[in-house]
Formats: sequence, C-alpha cells, structure tokens
Amino acid sequence: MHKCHPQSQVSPAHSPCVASAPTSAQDASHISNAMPAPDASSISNLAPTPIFALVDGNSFYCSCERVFNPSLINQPVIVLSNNDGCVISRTDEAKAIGIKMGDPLHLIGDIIRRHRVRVYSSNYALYGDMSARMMTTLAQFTPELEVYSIDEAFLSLDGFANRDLADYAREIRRVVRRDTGIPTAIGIGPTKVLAKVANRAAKKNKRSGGVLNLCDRAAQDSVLAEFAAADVWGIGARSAAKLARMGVTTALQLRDADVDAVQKLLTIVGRRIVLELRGQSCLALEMVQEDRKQIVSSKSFGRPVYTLDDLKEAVANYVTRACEKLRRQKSACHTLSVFVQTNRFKDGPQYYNSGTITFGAGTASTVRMIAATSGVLETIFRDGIEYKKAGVILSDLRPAIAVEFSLFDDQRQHSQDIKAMKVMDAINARMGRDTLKVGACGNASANTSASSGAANTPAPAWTMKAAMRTPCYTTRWQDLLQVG
DNA sequence: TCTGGGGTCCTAGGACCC
DNA sequence: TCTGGGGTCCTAGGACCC
Repeated sequence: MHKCHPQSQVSPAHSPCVASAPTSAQDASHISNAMPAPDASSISNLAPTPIFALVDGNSFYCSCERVFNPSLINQPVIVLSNNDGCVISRTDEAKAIGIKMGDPLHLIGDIIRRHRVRVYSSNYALYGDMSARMMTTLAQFTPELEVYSIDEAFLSLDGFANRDLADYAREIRRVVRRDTGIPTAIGIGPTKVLAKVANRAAKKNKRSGGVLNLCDRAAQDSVLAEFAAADVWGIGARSAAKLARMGVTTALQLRDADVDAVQKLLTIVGRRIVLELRGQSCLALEMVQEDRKQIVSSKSFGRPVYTLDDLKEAVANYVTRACEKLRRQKSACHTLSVFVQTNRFKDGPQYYNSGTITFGAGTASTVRMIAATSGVLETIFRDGIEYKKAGVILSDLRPAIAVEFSLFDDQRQHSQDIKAMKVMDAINARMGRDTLKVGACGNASANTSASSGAANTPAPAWTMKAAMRTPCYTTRWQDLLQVG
C-alpha cells in the first residue's frame, strides 16, 4: 500500500526533474545511489515538468459510515481501531471538540457522552469496497494513477497542462462525490511532496473549495511559509525536532535550507524532500503494485489469553490470513516468524518471545505453516503469563513458480499442497471467507461482532472486540441497506 | 477493563573473504 | 603472527507512512 512515500528509493527511470534545473545534476547523482549521474546535455530542456494530483478522501472511514447513515451528517463521528481501542478516523465535528488521532477510547468517554459523539468499530470490508469504488472512479480521469493507500491516490495530470487544473480537480471531486458519496480534497503540484502539501492546505483552508494548485512559484512561497515543516510528508516527529534545532520550523525554511546540511541530519531521505519542495521531482508515480516483501498478520486479543491451545488457535487464524495474501501475490515463503507478547501498557513483568522457521523449499500452504507455527509456539510459550498479542511474519518471499527443491524435499507433497490450497481458495472466494478452513483455526469467527451471537459457546478470548460495527452494506447480501 | 495493524526504506555495524 | 585495505552480505534498529 505504501510504496512510494519519501522514504522509498528513487526509481532510476524517473529523472525529468533534472531537466527543469540543469544545475542540479550534481544533486540528482546523490539522490539515487544506484544510478549514474545523468548527463545533463543528453536531457532535453523541453522535457515537461510532471504534474501530480493527490486525491484524498476526507475522514475516509467516517465518510464511509455517513454514506450509509445520513443521520451522521454534521455530527461528530469517530471510527475505532481493532478491539475498539483508539480513534483512527474522525470527522471535522469530532476534531473541533478536541478528539485527536490515536486517542484511546477509554480516555475520552467524557467528551463522547457530553457531545453525543457517534462511535463505530472499524469495518474494513466496507471501507475496502468503498475505496475500490473511489479508485475506479478516479481512473476515469487519467490513464496514470497510483493507489497510494486505502483513501489516497496520486494521479498524473501530465497531459493536462493546457487545461485549468483546478477546474479539472473540481470536476474530479464532483464526480467522486456523486458516484461514491465520498468527499475529497485534491492537491496539485509538480512533485508528490508539493501535491501532498497542497492537499493538506486545501483541507485546512475552507475557502479553497477542497482544491489547491501549487504549480506556480508564488503560490508555493505563500503556502509553504504558513506550513509547518513537521507536517511535510516524510518529516516525522524525530526529524522535525532535529530540524527545529537548526532553526527550521516551516516548510519554506526547509525548502530553502542547505541541502547538504539537511542530508547530514536526515540522510538521503531528507535531501529528496528538500528537492521535491523545490519543485524537482524525485519520487515517481508507481502505477504497478510491487509484490510484498513481507507479510505480517498480528493482532491484540479481545481478552487476555493464558493457554498454549488458545495461542495456537489465534495464530492459526493469523497464518490463514497471511497465507491468503501470500498466494494472492503468487509467492512462496521461506522464513516464518511467530511472536507472542504481554500487554505493554500494563505495569508488571513483560514477556516477549519469538521463534523462526525456515523452509528449504518455499511454501504457501496454510496447512504446512500452521503446523510449523504450532511447533514454534511450543518452544516460546511460558506458563503463567497473560498474553495480549501474537502474530506471524512471513518473509524471504520469492515467486512460487520458482520454488527449488533439494534432494530431501518431497515434491509430490508440495504439488498436493498447491492443489489443496487452490481448492480452498476457490471455495472461499465463492462462498465467503473461512467457509473452508483448517481445523486448528477453531470455530470462532476472528471478529466477534455484535451479529455473531448465534453461537452458543462463548467466543475464545483471542477474538477481537468490535461492539459497534455497522453491517457490511456493500459486501454481504444479508447486510444490504433496506429502504422504505 | 481500557492504548491498532501493516508496511517500506535507510544506515551502521558485524561477519566474512580476498 | 602481525598489519592493512577493500569489498559483499546480512541484520537490527530507527524512522516514517497510512
């Protein structure tokens, strides 16, 4: 999902930034260690400056809830993280009464009651589907689109320089709103970092109408002067503190700072940000989704877990999710790690342990990997500990098609594994997730939602809390919104 | 009682080899 | 045995993103 933020390596194919500023060939050679310094003379001075638009869904999760529940409009609304832990999305009304991103639910009970804040558990099936609709709509407006996260996309508007870009962006907003119900903000700039700045500024400034074009220098100067360096894409808390120590607190100061000094402080990443703020594009649009290099599935438990059996069941479910992702990208895993840990927010003794298994021949078999995690858990489990979280990490992923066998690997078993997984994936695709699953996963649904009360047995402790989840309006027939 | 989950990239330092 | 330099590969930790 997050391939190309300022920390990512620069794609060698992308060097038009140098064209607009030939004096910076030196700079460019530092940006990418992998590529030779471009020969300035070989680059046409007429190479067009790229144009990026960043489209971002406003309070995306909350907006998704509003689409299906108009009574939430103009109300403070928040959406919670897993286990109803903390705030991960809030509407403007919720921001206005002081609710912050990441606030733990149990610390803001007062505000919630006082202002009658509408509170929702997160419903990723719904948000994922709404996201897909938004991206499909956006794709109508440009052939070059990078889906950057669930609620954001970069669009290349390279061919649109002859149009009024702000007008075009307003049209995009209108159609996305009409076709999906999601309100957006759009920032436009000659680099991704500037498009990001424009987007944030458009959101903040109510007079902007949700659109801001930062393609021209005067507009950049005035907006960057009012923009905190800490809010620039790629500058986190640590880097902001370092910059502040050298007297840099605004984005304008950062842009005009000595680029070598910034690089010394913030590595090559900082250098790129400065150049991007100057209008030299270092971060290319990445239209194709690269395969994951690592797949993680980990979750805090709804309630504390004490037994090895419960841990095994929880982890079997996490492995199931991770392996589905693995097979979707047609990879095989060579290294599998499992970890368990206590509640890090609780006083008292902490425990963390992990174990790793390597597979000589890569595998994508849920069955095999569950068996492997079971063995690992037996070695890292200690009795008498209150576990709060566990997870698995699949790494050293390589193409499944190229799995290599040694003399001792059982190739016949391997091809049977593949067939079995094909069948399982096909059935689950047709009939719904977990229609067919490995016995070790138990009977519980991973999500103890309000609607799962049919079972007579209580949910295992590890299952997630999600007491305030809305129905999956768009992805389950039973949950279709009824009108009338 | 109560605090998310899933990613990527960069750098420094150690191990090892020539 | 000592001394020196340079290269590669791997890993852990730090930082950042949504």
